Amino acid sequence: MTEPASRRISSRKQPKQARSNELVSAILQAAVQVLAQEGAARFTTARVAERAGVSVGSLYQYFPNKAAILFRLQSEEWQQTTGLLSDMLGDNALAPFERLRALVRAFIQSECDEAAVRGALADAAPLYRDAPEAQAVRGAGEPLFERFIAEILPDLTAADRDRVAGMINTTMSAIGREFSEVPRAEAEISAQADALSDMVCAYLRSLGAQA
Amino acid sequence: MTEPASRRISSRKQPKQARSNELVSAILQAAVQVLAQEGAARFTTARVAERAGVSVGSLYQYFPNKAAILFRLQSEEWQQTTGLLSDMLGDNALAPFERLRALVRAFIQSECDEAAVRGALADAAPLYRDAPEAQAVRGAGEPLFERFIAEILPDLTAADRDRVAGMINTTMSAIGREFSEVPRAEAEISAQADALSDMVCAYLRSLGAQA
DNA sequence: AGCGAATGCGACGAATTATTCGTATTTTCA
DNA sequence: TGAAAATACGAATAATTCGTCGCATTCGCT
Repeated sequence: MTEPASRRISSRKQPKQARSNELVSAILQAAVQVLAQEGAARFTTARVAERAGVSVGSLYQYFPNKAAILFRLQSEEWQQTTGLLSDMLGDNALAPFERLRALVRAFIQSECDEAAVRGALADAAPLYRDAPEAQAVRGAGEPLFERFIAEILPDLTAADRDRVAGMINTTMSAIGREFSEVPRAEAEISAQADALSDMVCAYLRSLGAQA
Repeated sequence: MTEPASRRISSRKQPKQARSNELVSAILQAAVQVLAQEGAARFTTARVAERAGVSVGSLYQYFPNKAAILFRLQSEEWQQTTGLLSDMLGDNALAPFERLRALVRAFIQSECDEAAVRGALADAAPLYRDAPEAQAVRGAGEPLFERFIAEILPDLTAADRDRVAGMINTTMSAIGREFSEVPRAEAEISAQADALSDMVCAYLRSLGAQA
């Protein structure tokens, strides 16, 4: 695994014609397949290009380097996850703690469903993690949890709220990664998801009782 | 990052003379340095050998492949951590929940102190994770938590105890990895460690109240 | 001292890799 | 229609990598 020549990750040129847009999607789609089926170690630009039915040269026209492809995938995965969190926390049809339970379940389930891709993406993380663009992405699910906490524990100080939201966010993402890397049986996934929401709920309740 | 030629990880030959024992320690010591200073991507057998003041050939006399070195380091790190857990959970001088708090603090602190090595080791995980020997290591801190839970929550069924211990073990190790990969300020480390132990304690207390 | 085994050496082979660049093809649009 | 711009191509390049092999040196022991 040679080091990428450039540290940049933003796209090299904007696709202007329809065919180039298709090319870019073909590459991304192929990248997901390669990642899921071959794993991070065998994720090479050549293989992605081949799978996409495209030449390496074309690939490099829209992605400055290998890391850029991975980063793009990671961004999309993450955007999707954030959307999920946001939807579930905002669903006022359910009581707050029920929302949280549902969220934990859905989150864990989604991590497990796409374990192959997410796990491989995590394995490849060293390649894109240090890019400046990647810094912005990290820990941005936190505001969502902060709002939720503000709703159910209005008496908490802002500092405490930050701390608690940070803890929950860290816990969720760390455990999510764990689940996407180490495969588990369906029953265990379910049991652990329940346990996780028990734990988080107990934490929040204890803060409420304390106040 | 090419695939290792052989999947085996156990040591190739046992050192019989004193000098070869020194050689092996020199290699391991050098491996830690390379990992910490250069990172997982630049961890190569040649670099380790050079740093150890030893030739590649000698290295390959005692380690069947690169993964074996990493696995060995991982085993030692892990053994050390397990020892830490065991010591703190068994320290009867403190009340149970105080022990747990101390444990969490110490654990997080130790992960952060050696963040460079542990983070790089985690980055290199794909290289040794799939080896059969590595399977045995995983999730072996769980019995410790189980015993602890049996002590403080004797009324819990065995199945529940397993589930809870599994959750705590998963949480701790997942968050530990998170902390060794993403650097944090000392103040934040401390705050998060407190938050983590609050959460775990709240979880256990809620189980006690329920029974 | 002297012998066999253990150990240490480092150049070398074979394989992969990311990325470039000159050329060919297709699309756009005047 | 025809030329210019956009897009696609893929062989060639340059850099790394792991792991082996044959040979030199040292150790343990009689």
